[in-house]
Amino acid sequence: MGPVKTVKSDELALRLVDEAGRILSAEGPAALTLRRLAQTVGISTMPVYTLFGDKRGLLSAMYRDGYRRLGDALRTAGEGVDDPLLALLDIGHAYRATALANAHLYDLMFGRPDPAFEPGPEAQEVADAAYRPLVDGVRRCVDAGLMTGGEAERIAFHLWSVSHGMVSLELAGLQRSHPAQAYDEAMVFSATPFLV
Amino acid sequence: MGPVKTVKSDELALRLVDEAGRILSAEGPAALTLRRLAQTVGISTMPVYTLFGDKRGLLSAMYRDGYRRLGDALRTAGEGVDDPLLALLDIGHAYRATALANAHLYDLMFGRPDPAFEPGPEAQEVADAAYRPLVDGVRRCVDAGLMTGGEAERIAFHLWSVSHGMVSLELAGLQRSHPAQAYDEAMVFSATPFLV
DNA sequence: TTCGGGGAATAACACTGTTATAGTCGAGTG
DNA sequence: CACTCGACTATAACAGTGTTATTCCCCGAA
Repeated sequence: MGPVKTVKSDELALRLVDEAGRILSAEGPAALTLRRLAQTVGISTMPVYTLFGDKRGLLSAMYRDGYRRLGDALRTAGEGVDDPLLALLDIGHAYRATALANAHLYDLMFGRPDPAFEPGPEAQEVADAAYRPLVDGVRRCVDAGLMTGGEAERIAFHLWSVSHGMVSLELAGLQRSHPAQAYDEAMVFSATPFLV
Repeated sequence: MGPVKTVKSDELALRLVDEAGRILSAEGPAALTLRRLAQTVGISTMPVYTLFGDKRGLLSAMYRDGYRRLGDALRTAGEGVDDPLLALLDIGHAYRATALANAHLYDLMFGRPDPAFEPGPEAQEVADAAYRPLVDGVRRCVDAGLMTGGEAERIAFHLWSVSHGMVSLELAGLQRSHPAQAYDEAMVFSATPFLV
């Protein structure tokens, strides 16, 4: 295969992943049909198979793209803030914001929609890369002498777990009132054991 | 409609929900087909529609049943332990155990598999009833003077969120090592800000 | 016994993912 | 420049899904 064609193909693949994410976030997983997707993009259903091999392949690409976007959001949120603790708070807010912005993609990333959709070690890599900014933010706090009580990775994973739990419960509709305020409180509570 | 028929129908409904949960946990959501379910139970697909009206109705019944089972597990775990803090730990362990025991049902309860599958206020009620034992356990600790720093409901929701986050990340395959130990640590960390 | 009605079985419909078949367009060669 | 070859595409067919219309049967009441 020539290089020009692959460029074209990559372009089409990007457009497909993008439009699929739009459909998924707008109308839910039931509306994400290969025929529907192909029609809105203006092609047939076959290119999806030549590009991704399968619908699972498309979902896997969306999965990776979602983690990539999440990582970008966390990274840009962490940059530009001098106070390491405030940067950590901004990262937490960015996490919730991006999760709420496209809830169905979040479901795809953290749920297992299909038994054949195994995350695999590659998925673990993209997830690690996505929450790397959080680890860096925690490490900044540790290096600045603001946090202690464990390795940065462990603390970061705990913070991630709390944020994810709050957002997940909120998305599931199991949050009685003032979700934003409850999220802020949870962030403070989860960081408390590690503050000096 | 006569009472006898409703009893029979209720029996069949229970069997359907039970077998559907078994199929879901064993082979995933893709295997949960109405024809498959009807065949294994030994009936046609029609009774499913007369009993639940829809596949969404069946999923909704499974949803409620899952929360009911979760609530039972938490309640039985909380009873029989004198030390309120140890009871809280047992509740947390029971939460993780039941979640891991039937992961796909957990997905159904905390994810939104279908856009038309709105949890609604009724779902919020069953969820509240399910984690009521946790609230009671926290209240016991507060009343015993072992915890403080907020209302029992707020503290319980925070603990729930942490447990749910840890279990959810573990189920998503995003846990590097020793998930049980990490879960225990997270429980301690999440309770630390409230211990006297 | 007869009749009526509610639920169940069968089969049809529209739709899905997937695949086999056929067609079409462009690039490389004589 | 004509031609052939090959990859990629669209069309259509296949198996299977949720759902529904039709038919049928069986059980209870008059």
